Parts: sequence; C-alpha cells; structure tokens
Amino acid sequence: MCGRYGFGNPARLGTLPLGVTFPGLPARFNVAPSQAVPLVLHDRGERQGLMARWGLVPFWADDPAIGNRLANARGETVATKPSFRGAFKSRRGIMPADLFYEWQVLAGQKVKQPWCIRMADDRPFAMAALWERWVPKTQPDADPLLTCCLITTDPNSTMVPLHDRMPVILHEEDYAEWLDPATPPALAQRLIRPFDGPMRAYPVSTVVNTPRNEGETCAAPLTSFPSTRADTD
DNA sequence: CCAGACGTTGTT
DNA sequence: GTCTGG
DNA sequence: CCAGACGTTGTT
DNA sequence: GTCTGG
Repeated sequence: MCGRYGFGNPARLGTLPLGVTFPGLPARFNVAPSQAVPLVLHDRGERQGLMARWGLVPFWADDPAIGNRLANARGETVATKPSFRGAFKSRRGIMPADLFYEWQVLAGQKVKQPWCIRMADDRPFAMAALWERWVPKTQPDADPLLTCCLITTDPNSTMVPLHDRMPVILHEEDYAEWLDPATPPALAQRLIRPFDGPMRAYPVSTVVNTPRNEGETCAAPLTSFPSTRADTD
C-alpha cells in the first residue's frame, strides 16, 4: 500500500509534462489520507489541476466516510471492483509527487521501519490515480466533493526488500493515454505495472509515523542505516 | 422480488 | 450504480 | 499508512 | 480488537 507521500519541491511538479501547475502549493513531506492533494485530471475536454481529498468516495456512496478506507485501489482488480470500476473507465487521474513512504516489517520485530522512496535523480513523478465527484443525495445542489485514490501494483526491485506493494508510477510518454477518458480500459490496464526506472530508497525516523508531524525532518535520512539504489529495475 | 454491500493493508 | 445473497 | 479513540444523558 | 480521522 502507499499511505503516505510528499512533494518537497512543489514548484518542480510543474516541470512534469502535464500541462498544469499548482501555484502557491506549499511543500509537504507527510501527506496522509483525507488531506487535500494536487490532482491532474482530464474533464470536459481539458486538462485540469485541482486540489482533491485523498480517499475515493464513489458517486453512489451514502456516507463520504467510506473514503477513509479507499486511499488505495489494487491495480489487479480496479477494473471490476464496484467501488473503482466506474472511475477506472473514465475518471483516471494523476497525483504528482516527489517522494513516498513505505513501512518495512522486519522479521521478529514488532516495530516497523519507515523508508522514503524517490526517483534516483530526485525528479518528481506521476502516480496513477482515480477520481470522483461526490454530492450528498440529501443536498443535490451542494458543491461536489472531489476525491481521489492511488493505484497500487507489485513492487519493483527497489521496493521488494521493503514492501509487497508500491504505487503505480507512469512514464511521461503515457500521461496522455492514461488521462484520456476515451482510452479503452484494456489499454489503461497495460500501464498498471511496477515502475522500471531507477529509484532510491533510504530509511527515515519514526517522526513520519504521526500524521500531524510535517516538514523536511519527515524525509531526512537516518544516517545509521544503509540506503539502497537501483540504477535499473 | 428487496436488502445490503461495495475496500486495502497487514496479521492471524 | 450494480451485483450478490436471501 | 499510523495514531487515537472506543459512551450516554442532560445541560451550558 | 476495530474503527475513525489525519
């Protein structure tokens, strides 16, 4: 799963070939589900960059609290699960980021070790997402709540020692196909695979565990542990 | 037919 | 909204 | 993902 | 133990 991430250099997110920017977006190093996150989507024929609540609320939901449990969608089943298939067919999005975290379970140990994972060159990247607009049935005229979730897949060689899942990261040349609601789901499904570019991972302190902690400290390397780097996958 | 669920992760 | 279970 | 709460009644 | 909230 991927339940925590960040964008430590928000201005640099605009260098991704997405056609949108997020002016004034503050740096974040510990974004948790339920919080407002930058989202890129293709709606009514145009690319848009909007803030959305992380945690998908399907349009048919009675209670938006369901979103607290839908921060991730499994790539293997996203096309068929009732909570995700509608969004997968026509509401695919991108959550831009430059780091994410995973908690490593160490054999025989109760405590989990958090790791920070980035591109090997620290550039930002595009995480495959789904989005929805939810309106309470009791208030049909209310402003829609824009929500989103990440799609997860098997780990690549960088992630295997750390965790059994990772977020789907898209290559630049695939952004348009992923975002286009006219792309057949079968083609979009092919983009759901472990990222095959160079990444790096390093352990961080448990400061990141507490969602109310924020700032660069969350992503600072723990010097007493070794980091890993994979130049290829 | 209507009622109720609709999810992931990790742990056992 | 749509599927499964009763 | 992890942290933190986990309850009702009546009264302000 | 399990659910909700961030």
